[in-house]
Amino acid sequence: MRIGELASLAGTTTKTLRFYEDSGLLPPAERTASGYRDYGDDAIARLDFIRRGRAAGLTLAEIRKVLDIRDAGTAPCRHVAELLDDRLTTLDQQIADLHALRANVAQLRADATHANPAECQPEDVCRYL
Amino acid sequence: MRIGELASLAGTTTKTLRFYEDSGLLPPAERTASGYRDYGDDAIARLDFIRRGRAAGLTLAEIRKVLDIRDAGTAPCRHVAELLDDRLTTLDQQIADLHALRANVAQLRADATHANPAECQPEDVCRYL
DNA sequence: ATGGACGTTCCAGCGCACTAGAAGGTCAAG
DNA sequence: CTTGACCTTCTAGTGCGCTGGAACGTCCAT
Repeated sequence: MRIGELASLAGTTTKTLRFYEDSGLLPPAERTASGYRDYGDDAIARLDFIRRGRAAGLTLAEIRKVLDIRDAGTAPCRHVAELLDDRLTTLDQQIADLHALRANVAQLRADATHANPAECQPEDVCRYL
Repeated sequence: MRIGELASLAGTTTKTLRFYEDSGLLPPAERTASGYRDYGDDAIARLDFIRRGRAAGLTLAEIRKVLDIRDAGTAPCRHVAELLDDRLTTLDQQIADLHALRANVAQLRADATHANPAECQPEDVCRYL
């Protein structure tokens, strides 16, 4: 399949696919005789993997690390486990940070609710943010 | 007070203060005879406001909107409440996404522990993200 | 009068994840 | 044979929130 078809199947753009290839997230695609990129069905799964990673807030660099290990083809379980342990630690920290942030924002929001809008003066803005 | 003093009081840098002025977050400062910026105490409160907004995940553009409304002499209570509501929604989604990701990674980690090394395929990584 | 800490402007760049546009090649349908 | 959709490479720009550096001015103590 050519780049445009893959892009629409994966819900992205041809620009992004070439960018991913340049960034090492996608392996250099096979080429047709005329130089067009020619993808197999596995590309869709790989892009889904990238999309889910992005949706969960991973950077392209992080996603690439995981893919590189998989692509190495010789990745022993132990190395994968180490990577995943690191990932879990980071994830737990991120989750804790987000929870703390949510609590702060919720408190701010509650303060804004309790202020009487009729009495709200421009200067008051500092009270609840 | 001069820019360096304000910066250290507000816990930021002179670079950032000039950047904020250029960005319209701080009004152009008064100047001394020699051209130095000269700030009043109100600048500290304004920078605290910006800092709290940033800590809540608001962009400088969003914070600027609030400040513009306040500077125009209108109370931005309602606008701030809306901003915070949007922020809470985004935050909840991010937290849910991260929790789901964590569960997936933890499952993969458990599988990596229990898997027979001979059966540990690199491709397995993509099942869990 | 000199040194050093502070201030000024302006221009440039970073890291991230794309995104835009120019200039050209390929291919199937009409 | 031409049109138009699609593809190629390349360079460069976007938006965010700063950050760095050059080149120069000001102020105060010694």
